[in-house]
Amino acid sequence: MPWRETVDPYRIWLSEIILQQTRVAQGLPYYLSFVEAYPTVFDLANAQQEEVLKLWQGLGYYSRARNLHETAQFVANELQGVFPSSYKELLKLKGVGDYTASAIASICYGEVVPVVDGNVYRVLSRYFNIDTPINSTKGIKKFKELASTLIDTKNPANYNQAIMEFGALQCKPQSPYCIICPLNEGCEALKNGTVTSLPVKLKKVKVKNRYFNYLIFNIDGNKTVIQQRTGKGIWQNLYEFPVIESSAKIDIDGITGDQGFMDLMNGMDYEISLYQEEYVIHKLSHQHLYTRFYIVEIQKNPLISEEQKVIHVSTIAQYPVPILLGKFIDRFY
DNA sequence: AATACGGGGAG
DNA sequence: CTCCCAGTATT
Repeated sequence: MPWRETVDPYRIWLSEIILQQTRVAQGLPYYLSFVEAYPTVFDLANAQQEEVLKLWQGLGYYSRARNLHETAQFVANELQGVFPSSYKELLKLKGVGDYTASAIASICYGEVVPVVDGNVYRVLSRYFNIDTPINSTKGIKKFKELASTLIDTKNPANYNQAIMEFGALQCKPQSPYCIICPLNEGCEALKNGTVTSLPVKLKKVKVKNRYFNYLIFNIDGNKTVIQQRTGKGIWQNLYEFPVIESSAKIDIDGITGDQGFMDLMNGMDYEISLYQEEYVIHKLSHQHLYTRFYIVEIQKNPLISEEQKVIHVSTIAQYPVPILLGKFIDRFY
């Protein structure tokens, strides 16, 4: 991995943010494009947030990108481009939690602080046969303390990366091949037959259904309308087409009768058609989005609100959008 | 202590 | 389908 070839705090920080809740295979190309686009923390700090979000597009958990940018500006402008040099100080950076602060401090500065990520939880819960839920307050404290007693004080960087890689490759979630495991003699879970039931995690989230009806305006054949998502919720600061969210499935009548739609049309002539009968079901970890697209043909600009804008379709690719819309745009334009 | 926050890959 | 990923911030 390229981030194993450096101890530059900027690059280690960048890689760790990208890899939060993200598989190495998925994050690697993003890391490479970020390093190329922003070789230093100053380059990242000087970028527009929209450009950063565009590079982040498709990686998910977009607050990471917003915090990444904000922290880059903080380090560049307030700290003269020099990252904090201890676990305690790193922890104060936005987007840097216990895991990331430990990773940077150990890898870059040799500080003796253990990382406890999903891999470490799995390895430790199995080796010591601990069934305390890893996402409970007690579990988080217990595993961090246990990890502190195990870390190699002579080479914390190597130890931390080694135990994570051991968890990813050998002590993996499903079907770990315990028969060839170098640690099988001391593994308490193997001894007790609890390997497959560990680690224990508290209840999973319940999924909510939402219905998104996107309006794809076709103005003069070469323009459309987009808007930036603001406020709370998913996809903050990303762009999207005007959308009518409904509490259940609706069709053309539901769209044309919608107040927001009528405000937008402002009495002008239009032709509306359903792009595709079948709903595109976009699954997030905590929401299932049932989406449909309506094509709205008009000859002049609709009455757009403050946060909406009319753009030429040729420029649509420069806007950061959720992957759901990125796929639609690729098909449609 | 719970919940929100993405998208994808593996089985 | 389910699980979970080199987690963090907010409520």
